[in-house]
Amino acid sequence: MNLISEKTIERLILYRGLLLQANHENESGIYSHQLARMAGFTPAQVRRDLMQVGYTGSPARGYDKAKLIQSISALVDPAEKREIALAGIGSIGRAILAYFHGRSSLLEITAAFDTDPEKTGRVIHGCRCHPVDRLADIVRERGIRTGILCVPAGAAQSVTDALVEGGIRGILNYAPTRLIVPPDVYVENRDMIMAVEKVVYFSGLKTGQRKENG
Amino acid sequence: MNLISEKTIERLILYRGLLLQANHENESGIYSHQLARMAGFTPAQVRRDLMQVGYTGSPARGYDKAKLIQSISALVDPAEKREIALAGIGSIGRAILAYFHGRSSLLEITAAFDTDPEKTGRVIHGCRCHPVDRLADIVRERGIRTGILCVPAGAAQSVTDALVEGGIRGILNYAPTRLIVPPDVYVENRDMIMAVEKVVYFSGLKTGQRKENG
DNA sequence: TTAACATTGCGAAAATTTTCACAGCAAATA
DNA sequence: TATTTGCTGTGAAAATTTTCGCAATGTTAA
Repeated sequence: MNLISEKTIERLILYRGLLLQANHENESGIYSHQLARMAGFTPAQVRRDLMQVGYTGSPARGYDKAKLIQSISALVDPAEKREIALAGIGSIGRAILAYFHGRSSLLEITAAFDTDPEKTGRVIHGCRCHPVDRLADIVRERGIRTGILCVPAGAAQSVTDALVEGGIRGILNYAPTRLIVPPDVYVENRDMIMAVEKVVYFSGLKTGQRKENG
Repeated sequence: MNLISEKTIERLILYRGLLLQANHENESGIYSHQLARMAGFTPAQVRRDLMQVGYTGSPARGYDKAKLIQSISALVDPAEKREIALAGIGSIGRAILAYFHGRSSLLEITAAFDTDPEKTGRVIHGCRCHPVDRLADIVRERGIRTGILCVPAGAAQSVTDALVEGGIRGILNYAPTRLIVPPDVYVENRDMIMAVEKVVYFSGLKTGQRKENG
């Protein structure tokens, strides 16, 4: 199987989310044009993406929602339960802990880290908090592959280094800085300030339709 | 001038951020390859992007940092101060208010909205909070063009409708739902769950370099 | 049975984005 | 002054992504 592009993976994850939301509807099947309308893409785009997952629909009944969800999950989800580490228990960190708590059976944020002794030792939204200096060790011990970074800009690189030292493979970065990581560590940047600036820019234009998602 | 693509705008905003961070260094100039290394792109990409802003560097001294910041800002920033509305004063909403407070002179979140009477009437991180049923009116009165949506999924569409009714032109959407908006309203989706799922997927691959930013 | 219909899967075309490659240039050096 | 150096700006090529167009297909209706 050919490598699936980053953009396609993103859209597949979106389709799955939309399908899960729409799953309570009475119909068991869904057509590419329906999914396309929900997602904001073209039907051709949807069919092209779904080609990649290997599940094939029927011209008469479209795609079976449940099976499609299954097929996308088989492609996109890890084989086993995955623990996630979160660094920086400020307002964003807490927000993500709250969002995630109990939502997924496959993904769980099981270790949070902060410098503040007020926070370490406690359990916040079901997640135990540790001091940052134990980060690398805990990540390594538990084989954690994914980290979420919510520390202030000044601390971002040193905490990243600790994550990398612990053997992390991917980082979701909410800190307003670019991280320096080895080339085989994946980084997804989600700077909120930059996001606002971008939306402000497009708020000032006549034309404003989007093509991507995030 | 040709329309500049969404991706290029994103990168330009990133370059500006990097330049602002690196501005205290002694050198006044910067070369495309330096900026490229900071951003994680190729030098050719950087030069191609900078072409679009109309500021031209010198082969000998590269780009003058201060002038480049100015030029990007001229392209990307609004002509006048812009007010921003924020809906949903939960943990994400608060995090964004905290992040933004006092950071920018051009962009300011001046009105926040929530259903909870505990919050409305108060001032949080310098921003006054109002009940959501006043949203459309306040947005219209003040000519607010940009909104940040941090409400739970269930409320997202109705609050969006109120924003649109008030004349909003762009929405930064942190709610885990797709919004239905008129075609001339720009929406940038930032679903945190989907972001985590994406990073988890790429944490499981051998190869993991990124090409985009966010 | 047969015809009409709306959809999928996908090869191929089109559009977009990125990279290459090099002329032209200003500074540094000999 | 002449030469070398390493950069920018950009046309053109390459790569990637999206869209088109249509044969194949299962369903419904006559």
